[in-house]
Amino acid sequence: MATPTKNILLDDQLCFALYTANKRFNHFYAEALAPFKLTYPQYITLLALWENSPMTVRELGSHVNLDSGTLTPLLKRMQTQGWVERNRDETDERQVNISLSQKAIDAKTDIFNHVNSCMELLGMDQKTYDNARDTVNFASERIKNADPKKIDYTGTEV
Amino acid sequence: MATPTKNILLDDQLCFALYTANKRFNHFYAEALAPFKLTYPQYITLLALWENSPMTVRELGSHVNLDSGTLTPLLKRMQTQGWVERNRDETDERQVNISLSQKAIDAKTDIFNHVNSCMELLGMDQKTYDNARDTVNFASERIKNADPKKIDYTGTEV
DNA sequence: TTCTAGTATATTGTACGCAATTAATTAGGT
DNA sequence: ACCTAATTAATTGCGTACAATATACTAGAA
Repeated sequence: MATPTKNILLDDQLCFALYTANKRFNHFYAEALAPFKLTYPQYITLLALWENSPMTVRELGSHVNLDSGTLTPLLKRMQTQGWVERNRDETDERQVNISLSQKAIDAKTDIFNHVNSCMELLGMDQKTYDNARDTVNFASERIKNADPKKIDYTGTEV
Repeated sequence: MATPTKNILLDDQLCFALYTANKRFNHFYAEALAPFKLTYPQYITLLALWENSPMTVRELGSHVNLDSGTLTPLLKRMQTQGWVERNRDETDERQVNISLSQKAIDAKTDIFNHVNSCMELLGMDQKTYDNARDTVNFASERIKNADPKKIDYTGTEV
């Protein structure tokens, strides 16, 4: 006899909690970054570059977990707005080096100060914040290592 | 004397943890839902409808946190693929009632069983899973209630 | 009833996100 | 040097997301 089907309720799902929280953070950062005309993916791109510049598109992508299909147009927009520079590597012309512009270097302190001020609105102390991040990262690792292709579907074809 | 600028490191950020975990879940569900040719937003739309059908676009949107700009084309695709039906309300023609098709009603058990099987790959016991979801939802509430527009930017204009 | 304010959905425009493909370049073996 | 495989970006196509606007319809006041 088959196992009874376990019900799935939207509001009980971890995926939906993450999906919703991520969208809310997007909205939060859209407002926090509005003075700088930066989107959230552009902001994390700058965070990565402030830690290490220049980087190739590939290296940058490995830090922010985005591929060239997303990064190429994103970086072109950031170049247009003066945040980054894009240059073909002279020794290996397959690669494109992405570097911070002077504007991005100069704006770093202002952006950090403003974002940090906005973060205080969350009203989460450091311990709560760190615990939340670590919990999410723990789940994130589990999700990354799970491969549903291993489960073969035995039901009716749709 | 001004407060020294607090550094912001990408991998320390809760937003980036959520952003990355959400993308990984998207990939996870893309594979888990592949036998049904459903995307993740389409899946949560079905979850909402399995709990309550029919609903107007507005009601549905309040459950999944999406507006008509996203839902209208998404629901049209789902209608094309036979998951839902869209009907103008007869008493109030501004509203469109979204209801489950027979295909969606019939597929529910197969989808639940398959998704539940995939979820076991995460290797998270119920307590760990519930704790992670509650932690994310706690942060999510804080993010929702924070309004960065309240913080006026005092730095240099970009 | 007629005008007006409000409501519900659809549309438009911009920006991701990613799978799949293409194009250019490089490196490695013969 | 020459051919092939591998590597790196860019491009294409599709599906979200969402702000802003447009359109259609309803309800309420005068």
